[in-house]
Amino acid sequence: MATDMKQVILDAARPMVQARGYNALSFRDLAAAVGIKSASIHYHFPTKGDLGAALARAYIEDLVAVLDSLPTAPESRSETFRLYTDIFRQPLMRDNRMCLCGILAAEYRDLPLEVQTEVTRFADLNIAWLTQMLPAPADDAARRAKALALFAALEGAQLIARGRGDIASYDEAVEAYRVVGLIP
Amino acid sequence: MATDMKQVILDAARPMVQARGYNALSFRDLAAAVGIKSASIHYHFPTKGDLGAALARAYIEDLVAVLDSLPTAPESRSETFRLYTDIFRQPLMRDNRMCLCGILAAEYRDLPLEVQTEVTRFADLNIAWLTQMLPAPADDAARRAKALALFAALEGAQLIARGRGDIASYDEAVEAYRVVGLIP
DNA sequence: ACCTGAACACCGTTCAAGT
DNA sequence: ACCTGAACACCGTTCAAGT
Repeated sequence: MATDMKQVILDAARPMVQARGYNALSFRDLAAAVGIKSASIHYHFPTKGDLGAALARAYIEDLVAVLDSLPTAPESRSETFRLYTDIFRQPLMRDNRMCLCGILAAEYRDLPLEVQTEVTRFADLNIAWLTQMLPAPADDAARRAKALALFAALEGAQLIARGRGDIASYDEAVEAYRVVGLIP
Repeated sequence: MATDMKQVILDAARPMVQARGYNALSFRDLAAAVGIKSASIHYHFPTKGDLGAALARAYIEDLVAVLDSLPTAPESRSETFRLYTDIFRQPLMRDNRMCLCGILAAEYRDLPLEVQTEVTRFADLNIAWLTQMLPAPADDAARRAKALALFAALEGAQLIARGRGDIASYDEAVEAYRVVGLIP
């Protein structure tokens, strides 16, 4: 069972980026955390951009797995959305971290192109899933707008709650979105 | 009319941080932009934290001025909120930048304490203003929750729209918030 | 009062050298 | 195949030295 160093590096780097961002991630700190030298990180990920893109790709894969596991029946819609809003609640509980792609979105203009691509893909995935899960009534454009609005609102609620170091703020915001009907 | 170098530095630094964040701000780049050496920046702002806090404080002062200039009569509420949502639209139009305190919120855990304080103050100010401007019906707690939810939603809409390099996404999200009644 | 060059310990990156 | 030390140009910061 040869432990894959590539995977070990990714596993160590993810929480670091979720806590402090891509810019603040240090190859030397990361190397120390996994017990090798910083130059060795470059053997597995030639540039910081390669590492960032790999992190985002793995994060997206995990998201897809979670979304695929959610119930799709219209009867369980409110339960499905409760589980969905929990996705953005979890990093806050894990030492006040953020969604990986949420914090990367803030650093967007500073990211290498290959990382930007993945960040956009993460948003697209969420919006596509939400568009398909939102109740039927409205026309397609309005449903997509609502999906975008809800995804943005949840990322924003996480961002603000984190700044306040207070998960209750996230819950309050989510409840308010439910009350007005932004969340079914 | 002795131009105040302190002010010149702040004016040059603000758009840089709004574009790329606090971590990405370089004293050497900033110094070059204002025509002095990086060591001289430290004469005006001893540490990067001092500069960051001063930036946030000036930004907050500007916000207060704008909020004070908005109409308060209940009859002009929808116009007032149109002007308010425009505040978060403007940086997107200025070369796809972000709200200073929005991007700082993402970097929150990496910020010096004195900068964190100002970021929180910015959010508190917005939430307090929104709480007072939102229609009366609900009880105080629900109104405050809705204020927090709306502020978070707008910061989130800005974050996501910026990642997509598409102001129309911001407008779409804001319109969706209006349709569901999150914005009066 | 304001600015500077030089030094410090950091950063990502490169590369020749080791096993 | 994987790791390393040393070097490179960057970073914020300090400080003695200039005007």
